[in-house]
Parts: sequence; C-alpha cells; structure tokens
Amino acid sequence: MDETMVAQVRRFNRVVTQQVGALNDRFLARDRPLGESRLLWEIGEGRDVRSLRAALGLDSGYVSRLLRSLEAAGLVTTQRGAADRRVTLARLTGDGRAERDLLDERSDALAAELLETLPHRQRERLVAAMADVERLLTAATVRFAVTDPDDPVAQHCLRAYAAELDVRFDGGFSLDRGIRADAADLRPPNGLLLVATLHATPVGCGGLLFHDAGPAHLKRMWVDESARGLGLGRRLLEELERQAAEHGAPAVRLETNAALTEAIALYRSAGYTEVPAFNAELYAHHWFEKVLPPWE
Amino acid sequence: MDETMVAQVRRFNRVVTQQVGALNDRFLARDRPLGESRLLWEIGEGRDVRSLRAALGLDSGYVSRLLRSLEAAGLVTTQRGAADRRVTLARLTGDGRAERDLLDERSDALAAELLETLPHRQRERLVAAMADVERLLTAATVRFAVTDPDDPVAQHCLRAYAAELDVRFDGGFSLDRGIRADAADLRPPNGLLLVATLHATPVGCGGLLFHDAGPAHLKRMWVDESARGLGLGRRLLEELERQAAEHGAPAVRLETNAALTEAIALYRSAGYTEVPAFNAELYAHHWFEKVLPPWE
DNA sequence: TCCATTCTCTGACTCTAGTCAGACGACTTG
DNA sequence: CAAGTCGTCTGACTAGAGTCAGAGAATGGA
Repeated sequence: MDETMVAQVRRFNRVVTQQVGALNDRFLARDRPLGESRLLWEIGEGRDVRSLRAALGLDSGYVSRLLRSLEAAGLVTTQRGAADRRVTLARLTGDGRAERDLLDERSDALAAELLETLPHRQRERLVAAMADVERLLTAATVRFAVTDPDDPVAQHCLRAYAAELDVRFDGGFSLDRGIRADAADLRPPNGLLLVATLHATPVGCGGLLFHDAGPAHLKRMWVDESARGLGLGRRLLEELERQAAEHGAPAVRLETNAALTEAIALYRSAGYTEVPAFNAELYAHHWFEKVLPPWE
Repeated sequence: MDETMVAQVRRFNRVVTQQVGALNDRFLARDRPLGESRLLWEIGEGRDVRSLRAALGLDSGYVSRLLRSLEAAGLVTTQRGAADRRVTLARLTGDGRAERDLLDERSDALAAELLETLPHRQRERLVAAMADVERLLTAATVRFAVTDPDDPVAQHCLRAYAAELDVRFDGGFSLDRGIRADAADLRPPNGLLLVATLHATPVGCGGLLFHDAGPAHLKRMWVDESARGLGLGRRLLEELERQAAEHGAPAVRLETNAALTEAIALYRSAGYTEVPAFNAELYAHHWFEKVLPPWE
C-alpha cells in the first residue's frame, strides 16, 4: 500500500474526527446523554426495539433503560407488538418528534455554520469532495459473501432483481418464465450466489451456474438503486469471475436484455465480447462471453 | 445556505463518524483508556505537562492522574524542570516509545485496510477527495481576530513575516529599514493587526494603517507556509478591506516586492490596480490601490 | 403438551472521563 | 522578605456508557 496514501487517510481521519466528530456528538446531545439522542433519532416513525438494538449495536438491558428514560421524559411511548407480544414497539410522542426535529435543525445549523466560514468557490469544492468521500467510504464498507439463496438477505436481492427487470423490460419479467435458476441451482456444487451487503442491508448480488468443465453461466446480476455509481457492479463481476476461475471454469457466459444498457456497457468494458446466442433465453437480446485466465 | 449542500455535509458527517470515528477511537485505544493513549501520543519526544494540558484541553488533576497511571505502567517518566522546578517534564520510556510506535502501526494498518477494499481507480479518487476535505475543513476552522501587536501570537506572525521576506527578497529584509510600522501604528486608533489562527497557532496576519480620511495602508501580509493554498490570503485581504471600509477609508493602498509573485497575483485578482509609487519604500517594486465601495 | 428459544426487563456492577476544591511547594515581584 | 501567582497533586465527587447474569413472559416446534 502506498505510504503517502496511508498518510493522507490518517491526516484526514485526524482532522475530520476533531472537527466533525467532536462537534457532532457533543453538540447534538444537548442536555441529554448521547445514547438517548441516538435512540431518539433511530426510532424515527416507530420501530421495534429488537431492530433498534441491532442498528445501534447495543446491549438489550442498556436499550431498555434508555427507553425507560425517554419514556419518563415523555418523548417516547412503547407498546407490545400485536402479532408477537414479546416484541416492544417504540414510537415517538409529539414531544419526541419535536425534539427530534430540533436535533435535525441543530444538525443543519452546524453544517451551515461550517460552510459559511468558507468563501463560495471553496465551499463548493468542499461539498463536492465530501460527496466523493462519502460515496467511496460507503463503497469501501460493502462486503461480499457467498450466501445461500434461501437466506432472507438473498431472497431480498432476488425479489428486487425480478422487480426491477419487470419494470425495465418491455413486456415485463417473471422469474418463472425464461431459463430458470432456482435456489438449488445457485447453491454449491451446482452454482453459487454472491451477495453484497452494506452494514447488514443487501445492496447487490450475482449468481453463477457451473457446468462441469464448461463455461460458468452468470445470472441474477443486480445492484440496488441506492448503491449505483460506486463501482459495485464491477466488483461483483470481478469477484464472480474469480469464483468461476476457482471452480475451474474456462470462461464466463451470460445473456442480457437490450434494456439493461449500463450492464451491457459494464460487460464490454470488463472484457466481455458479444457471441452468437448460446441458448434460447426468452428475455435475452445479447449474449456475451469472457475467457478467464487459468486459475493457479 | 443551499439546502442540498447542508444535506451533503450531514450525510458526510454521518458516514464519516460511523466509519472513521468509531474505528479510530476505540480501535486505537487498545486495552488502554483513550485518554491515556492520546496523552502518550502527545508527549512525543518529551514535553512539559503544562503544554500537554493546553494541547488536549484537560483538567490539571485529570492529566496528573493519567500520567501517574502511565508511569505505573512503565511507559512514561516524569521529572521536575531544571529552570523552573514547578513544571513537570514528561518523557516516554523505551516501552512508551514502543507503545506509541505500535499505535502508529495500527493507525497505518487501519488506513491501509480501508483503502484495500477499493479497486485502484476509486482508491485514488478517495484519497484525492480526502485531501480536499482535509484542507478545506482546516481552512474552515481558521479564525480571524484583531489582535494587539504585542500579543505573543501577533509577535510570532510579525517575526515569521520578517524572516520570510529576509529569505525571499534579493538582498534580505529588516523590519528596521524601509517604512516602519511599529506596534503603536498597528493598534487602534492608528491602525490594526488582523491575525488568523488555526486552533491556537497563528497561520497568517495582515496589518492596516489608517490615515484619517485617506486610503488605508496595507502592511505585513503573511500566510504561514503550512497554510497556503487554503484561500487564506484572500480571506485576510477581504477582511482587511472590510475593516478599512468600516473605518471610513475610501481605498486600500499597498506596496510590494517583485519577489512576492503570488501576493501580486492575489492583489490583481482581488481588483487592485497598479498605481505610480505613492511612497519611497525601499523594498517595493510595485504599488497597488483598490477603491472600496462605501461602507453603510 | 412441553421444552427450548426469543425478547425484554431488572439489579448489580464496572470503567472512562471528567469536575471541583483545596493543599503545597516553587517562583516572582513590589 | 512577604504576598501573590503558578504548576501540580490529592481527595471526593458525578455522569455517561456499558456489561453481565438472571427472571419471566410469549412463542414455536417436536
């Protein structure tokens, strides 16, 4: 790793934690402990306590106590879930909502204050650079994992994939038509499904079907709308190629629909070349193939 | 303030504090409290406790206790000052130095890890954007204040100003030659000295001499080498013009040396036009003037 | 139906990170 | 040389942020 890059990251961390971190946390907490403020924020329009705990990574006893304190302050009400009466639902009261909005305003004011000290041109540069950092830092925390197709996270991806194609394809799309790729096909040893997650929420996926010593068949490539432009598609593709090579596949093949222009551009720029139709996929207009370097 | 800019800053804060903040602080602290680690870091190659306290903004009792704990762990030794036996000097032991280097390494490793998750192109973009954010955030925390010329901070600026000109001018420079601008001249009502500080360290200055209803005379413009490229010169100049206008000056005048090319470029781009020599300043090659809009 | 699991809550702790007041010796200055 | 100031230390507190070990209800599955 380049030393000057590392040094830059460290300088960045230092400056940013001093400026942003210190202000953000302590300022926003007002007269309330930070934990309570964070909780207030995360509750949003009502949420079950279980997911709050997961989102903030806190001990159940601790959250319970924080909630009680917010309840005592009249900012939050809790009630037991209708379906499952073990779970507690937390909801903001009117006061709670007002308090959250106030935090919001203070947050805005803080950001505005920071910007106001700078002259216009530099203000714009700062905001642009922040946008870059934010997007790339987000991209850097995306994790890839081979996931069972029946896993809820994988299910979410596959549903989102189908939903998107249904919107974009002329005449819609259904997983039941065309060439099938069911759970069993996307599970070793027949194939695999790679899922990209940001924190714990799925933001993309891609599947491979293995055919003995023949080319691997790429399927179900999807990137969530919120995560586009982060180079995720390319990273998914590269990781899938790595997996295919590791399984001894000499090449990767795929078919795609003319409506998916950005995907087609990605395949081309990643070294895929258009080949004659190698199957009779109903939804496909283009067929691509890329020969893989042999795996050692 | 533009709403989308504010929103971007807030998103940035959120993402960055999650990613960087959380890691940085808690990870680096190892098994030692964060306060001790920070202190260990700040001691560096030995430092008096008084300045440590100031640098970290901590209570004297608290620092005392932290030091004692570090001492008990064999990482630090303290001794009384030779000149003034009230002050304590803290110095790292061999173990202390090793520990600090370890923190250093972990810091590097953390930064490298972050970068490694990204493909090359994005890695470079991230580092470039971080550099921008860091510089601009630094610039945003610079504060300007009219300061008495005898204040140590102001003294530092004036000495640094003279030292730099002495290096850059053909034939050197001395405050005693040429047209004088002594402390009394740079103090209301005769004039003023504006000092720019980053946290508490001086990074730039600029002086004004008032001449009744005549043009104000700009003197002693200096920006520390470490703070160049942040648009500080321009902000100093603008603030000085504001001050001059507020004092009823119809214009600002200045003379400058041909060696100060970037300053000359700044004056030109800020609307100053070259005028015939209006004084006999020994060191000057160019004379500039800018008419100010009337102050309401 | 019963047993294991899930979800939440309570009580009893711990550790960090401070704050505040006062004591005390070391300097400084009139 | 006396009085005040400075730098440090100690003791006595406080609040925040969490951890850990159950207890007890609700639910799900065999």
